[in-house]
Amino acid sequence: MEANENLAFDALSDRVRRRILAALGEEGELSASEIAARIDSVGRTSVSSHLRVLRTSGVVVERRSGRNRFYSLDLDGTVRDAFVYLQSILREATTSIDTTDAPERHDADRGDRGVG
Amino acid sequence: MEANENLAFDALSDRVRRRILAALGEEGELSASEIAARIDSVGRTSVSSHLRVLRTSGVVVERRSGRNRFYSLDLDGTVRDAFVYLQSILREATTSIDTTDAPERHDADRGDRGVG
DNA sequence: ACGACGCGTGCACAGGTGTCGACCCGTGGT
DNA sequence: ACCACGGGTCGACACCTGTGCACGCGTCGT
Repeated sequence: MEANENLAFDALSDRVRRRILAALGEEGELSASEIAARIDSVGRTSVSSHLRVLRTSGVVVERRSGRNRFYSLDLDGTVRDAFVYLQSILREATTSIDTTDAPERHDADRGDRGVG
Repeated sequence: MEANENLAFDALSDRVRRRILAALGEEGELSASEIAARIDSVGRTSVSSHLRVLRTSGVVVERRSGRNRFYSLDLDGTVRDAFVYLQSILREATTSIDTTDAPERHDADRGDRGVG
């Protein structure tokens, strides 16, 4: 255990970075300033820092063209790792509860959840 | 967007919480002290705090039995939400690069990655 | 070559959060 | 009833991290 998926979870645990990811998912590729323009809640500096995190954690890739830097999702990056990781623990847990006395359930006392 | 999957990402962005999740995945169900015993890097208080996060974020569920509290993965919780979320952005990005001038690529300059 | 522009970075600061020790509540045993 | 034990919670503290500002470096236009 302890592979690359943790990098993705750490990267995706931030609100701004998730918005960047969403924008990249829609457009496919965006320059740093274009991304910063979309995220109006924070400044350009902060976005740049987030892009660094996303890059070093293997979530996005950078393509330089002139004085622009275009970012896009890394399909073979840690996002995929995180995906298969979740898939595994979901499957693992399914087999576990099958061999355990855990009672079946569908809802719990999670406090303030909901789509918001 | 901005649904429940972010709760899972936030929960899974922590090292200790991932270890708890792994233990739960293996055993299916564990009491709080059993979990604390497995995570020897931190104390019981800290584990309890993490369990609270995992509970309130809809990752695990609690079952009380006597003076014990048994925890197990919530299969219908936010972990599943995060799973489908990653699935969607992965698919979304795939269609995007198909309709964009993004050049194909398979590796990048991610700094210090590797299985660790 | 010089200025405008894109954009990453170092620094300082503030808010978030993990950790621990002490405490409290509830349950089970005797 | 009393005590031992499981385990969550509060307060305090240290650290991590997100944010903005000023700045530096490289690139394009003239």
